[in-house]
Amino acid sequence: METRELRYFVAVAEELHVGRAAQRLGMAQPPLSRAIAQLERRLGADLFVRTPRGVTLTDAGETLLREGRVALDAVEAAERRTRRTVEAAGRPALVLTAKAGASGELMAKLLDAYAAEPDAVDVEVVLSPPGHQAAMLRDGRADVAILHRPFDDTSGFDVDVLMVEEQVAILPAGHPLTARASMTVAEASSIPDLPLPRWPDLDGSYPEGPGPELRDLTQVLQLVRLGRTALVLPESVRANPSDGLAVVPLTDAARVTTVIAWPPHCTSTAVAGLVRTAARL
Amino acid sequence: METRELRYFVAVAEELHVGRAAQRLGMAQPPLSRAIAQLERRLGADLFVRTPRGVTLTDAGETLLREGRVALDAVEAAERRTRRTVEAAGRPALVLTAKAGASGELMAKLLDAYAAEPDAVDVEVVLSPPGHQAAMLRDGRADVAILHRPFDDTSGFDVDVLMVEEQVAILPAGHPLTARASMTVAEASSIPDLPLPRWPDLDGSYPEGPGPELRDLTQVLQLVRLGRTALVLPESVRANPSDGLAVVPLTDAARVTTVIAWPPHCTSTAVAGLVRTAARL
DNA sequence: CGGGGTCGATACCGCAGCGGTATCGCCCCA
DNA sequence: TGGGGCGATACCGCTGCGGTATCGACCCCG
Repeated sequence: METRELRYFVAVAEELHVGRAAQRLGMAQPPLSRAIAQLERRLGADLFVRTPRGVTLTDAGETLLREGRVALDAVEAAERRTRRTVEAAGRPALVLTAKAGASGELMAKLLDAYAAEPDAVDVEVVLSPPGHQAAMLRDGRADVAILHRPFDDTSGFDVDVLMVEEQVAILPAGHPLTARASMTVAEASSIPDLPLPRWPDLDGSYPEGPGPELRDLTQVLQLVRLGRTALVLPESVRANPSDGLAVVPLTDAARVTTVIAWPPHCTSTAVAGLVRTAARL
Repeated sequence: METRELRYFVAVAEELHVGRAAQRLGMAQPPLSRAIAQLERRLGADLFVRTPRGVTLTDAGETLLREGRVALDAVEAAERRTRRTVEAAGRPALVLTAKAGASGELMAKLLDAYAAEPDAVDVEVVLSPPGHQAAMLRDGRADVAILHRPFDDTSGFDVDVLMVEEQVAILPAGHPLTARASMTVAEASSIPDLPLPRWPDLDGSYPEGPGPELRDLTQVLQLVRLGRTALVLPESVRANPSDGLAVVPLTDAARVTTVIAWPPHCTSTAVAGLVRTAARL
């Protein structure tokens, strides 16, 4: 199977519409139809059921979509890392990615400590939307990532645990519930007039709901001060300016584990050095 | 990058000789030369240095070889698993792979217990040479594997620990050292006239040395009985017939962890069921 | 119940690019 | 200094990719 065929298939499988997929691929619809039919013939499997309003995935198609995305990421990673090997000749650099606005204090400590190492290399930090870190590791845009379990899926990567912490509720100072010594997640999620904010999905869109759309942590903390929303976050959020905010411990929230993750079988000495530094924090 | 280019590159990188690689690929040498040159141009990186006696890998080439193998495995896995999805329609089956001759007792218990589950599917067991299990998982020939740390590299897979055990030395009954209550790995490796057997490398060849070439556990145990070799193995080897054998605990050997491993992000309910059964053993 | 709109599939065509053969240029060694 | 082994280059034929035009199936709607 060629990556071209796989890219075509993934486009159609994501659009569920041959014409739109062709448009997205910058080609005409008929060659795409033919390529898909040829792929199905070669695999000996129907990948789509053709409907009058588009196409639908078969079981085999679902499998190929899931596995094919991984394969395409792997090919892209191979290409990207090869390019970087030559670009970086003599001046190696490391790309670290993390969720924007998370673990800021930890990251600062890590980068400081690593920079002090004798064999440290330049580290480029890429802050990206929640959920994108794993994809960046998989397709080679990043060499190391800071992830947070159970929110991020770390399967398929090598990891070291950096920190385990409880979650807390963040309320406007002076709110009646502030008097509570602790509360449950269910209570924090259903405070009258304080809907939890909505997090973006992987594609950047927001689910329906009453809460504000969360983009930037400082802005949302401001919303909390204004009494417009409440938050459930790892306790390290206290490192942010806390005037006007009240923190209430949660009794039943999942513990958040901050990990440093890197691609399996990684042989980069730079990655190893950064991970070693992180483990010593 | 197309998988065809990647296959060409890997062939040349493994042979370090364009002509031989072309032969292996079933094509003439000139198109292969050109394809490699074109790949280098597109990547903007020299992958090989041409020498009068063949070619050598550059740093970029090393990177692409390492990453490219993974990518090719991923593509092959996608293809193979898609084919299996349709073949197995209605009668799903699971392929489990393990080192030949290892963990026999555990495997028997696992397969029995799983077969008794209400939603069990057919399990095909593929016994393959040591070190091949991970590759079979990566390229889709198997869905689940039994691996042994620290011998096998489990990075890149999801795993559950099944068993942790000590290693022991196996000597011919009546050997003077049998009287010892325990010994070290160094001692077991240097017994006069009892060289440890040689294990095959990943490509099936054997390293140089005095010990016998190890192929089959029962045969090697027979060699121990005959006073021709000694062994260092996990203690579960005691499940084999032990007449004529003496077991001496080792004080400093690494603990062996038996794990069940499966590809990351696996959604197969059959795999999940087998793993759940294994965890309950 | 028929016409227009929206799909994917088919027919056909031109050309890029792949793989083939022949040959070159280079280096090492007898 | 010539011969052998290596990869690179030159050139050629044909496969197969992507393009346009068109078809056939289906659905909605008046």
